[in-house]
This record gives sequence, C-alpha cells and structure tokens, in this order.
Amino acid sequence: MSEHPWLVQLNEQGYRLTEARRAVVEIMAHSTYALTPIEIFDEAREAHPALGLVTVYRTLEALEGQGLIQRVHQPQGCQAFITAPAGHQHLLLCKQCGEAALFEGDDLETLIKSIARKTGYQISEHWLQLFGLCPNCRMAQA
Amino acid sequence: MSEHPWLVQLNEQGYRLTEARRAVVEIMAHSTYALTPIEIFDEAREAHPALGLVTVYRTLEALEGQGLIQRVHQPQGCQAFITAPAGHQHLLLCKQCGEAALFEGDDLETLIKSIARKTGYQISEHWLQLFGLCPNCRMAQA
DNA sequence: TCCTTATTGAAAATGATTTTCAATATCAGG
DNA sequence: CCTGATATTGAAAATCATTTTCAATAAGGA
Repeated sequence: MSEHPWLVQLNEQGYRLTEARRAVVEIMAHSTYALTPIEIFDEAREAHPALGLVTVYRTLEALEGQGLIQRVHQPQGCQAFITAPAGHQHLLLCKQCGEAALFEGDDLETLIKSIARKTGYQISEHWLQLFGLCPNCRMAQA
Repeated sequence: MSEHPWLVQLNEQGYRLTEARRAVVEIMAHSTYALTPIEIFDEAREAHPALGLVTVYRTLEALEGQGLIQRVHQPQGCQAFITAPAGHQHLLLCKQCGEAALFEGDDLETLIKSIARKTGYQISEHWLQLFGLCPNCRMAQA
C-alpha cells in the first residue's frame, strides 16, 4: 500500500513509520476542524487502541516542525491543531460548529508595507484569522 | 490623590479599590510590553509585597472583562497580556525585544467583505497581528 | 466607628504538557 | 528472512499554568 504524503515526508526526514504515527496522521490530514490533543487521541485510538497520549503530543510536534499542521489560536484556548494552510492562506473559523475554511490573504501586502513605513518596523510575519458563522450554521440560526 | 481611569472604571462596576488591584493596574496600564502573570506578579510586588499570584490572575480576569487589557498570542505561548488597543487597532510585536506597537487596520473591511462573499461565511470578528523588528532592534542588528 | 461582604493569600486541586525510563518495534545490513 | 542497533513507544512521575477552596482581612456604606 502507498503511504500518505505526510508519512512519506516524515520518512524522508528520518522518522520511522509506526502504527501510532499512521493513526495520528490519518486523523489530522483529513480533518477540517481544529482538534485538541485529547480529541486526536480519542479519534486515533479507534484505529490504534494502544496509542498513548504522549505519542500524540510527540507526533504533533513533528508534524508542526515539518510545517504540515499548525496551532489554532482561539478565544477559548490555543491547544488545537489543524492542517497548515498552503502558501498565503489564512483561517476562517465557524464560532458555532468549529469548521475551518481557508482564504487567500495576498491583499495584505499593501497594508503591511504601509504599516512598516509608518512604524519603522521591519515586518516579517503576520497572523490573520477570521471568526464567524459558516453557511450551514447561518441557515440553522435564521 | 486621583485614581487611574482603569481603577475608576472598576470602581464604577462595583469592584472595590484595593492595594492589590492598584499595584496590578499600575503595571499593566503603563507597560508597552506583553507581560505574563508571573512577570506582572514580580513587578507589582515591588509596590505591594504581600500580593499573591492568585490575585494577579483574578485582577487580569477583571481587566480583560472590562476590555482594558487583552491576551497576546505568540508562537512561544499565549499567556501574556497587554493594554487593549482602542477601536480598530492591532498589535505589532518586536520579535527581539517584545515591544508592542499599534496600528490601524481599517483597510481590512474591504478584504473581509470580499471573503464573506466568496465563502458564504458571516464574519463577525478578526484577529490580525504582525511580527517583526522594531526600529531600535533593527539598528542594533545592522 | 461598626458591620456586611467583597477581597485576599496560602494551600490544595486541576488540567495540560514534558520528562524519564524500561520495553518494544522499525528497518538497515547480513 | 533473520538480526541487531536504535528510534519509538506507553506508563508513571514531574513540571508548569491556572483554578478552586477557605478562613482571615480589609473596603466602604450606614
């Protein structure tokens, strides 16, 4: 069987391919929701019951180090993770159901340049995140 | 002596004015750096040595509830607090020294409306934060 | 000044994450 | 296909941040 691209990448970086890693990657690579270590633990144990929570933490660390997932910051807490956006994409989170959408944020360049000019700062990174209601939850609410 | 506006506001909301609260407000209202509870604790104890860390947490909670301070999210962690920006301002943090600058982010409205149209989400909140080097640290580096 | 009650600090409890360590599993080499 | 070096694992303990509990104290209206 062919491995998931994330597993291939981990392998190329010298990580061994184990049941535990396969189980965590399986969950993380397919979720469109930000998940906490415990949630990942619970879901991944369905495929690999012997999995330990510690290993979830260690695998998340490896995946984050490889730029494959990212931590999601929210008002309720900052422990959740989700697939890392590619390129210049940013997160849009539904406050109701937690579903995450992605959007392009290229237009920021202009804003950032103007702020750099005004403040004298040399800007190297930006975080942009939006919160709202996804189409489904909007409908349910109306 | 006249009290700091933050203390006046707390008082109007029914909070009593105590030495502990005065000490914490004194630190938070004048810092241009994001400070962690422990850092605030250490600094505030210079004015009020009997202060307990628990009270720092409780006072931060009150100040955040009043919209006077806000939590600062950073790659290294999300435990720090800083004066809340007024209106549509956002944070710009120096990666080197931790100093915080503020900037206006009104231009975002256009971007946000366009994303709302594209994704179907009803967007109600946005987080924008920039990281870089402040003028001083830029100079020191060059 | 007195009295009610919000507030306090210390200690204990909780929750998340990290470290330690002996057992186990991966995979390169024979 | 076996074998051995060693990366990886899970459990338990340690650590760190935060919250809760509770009796003592202090704020501020009467």
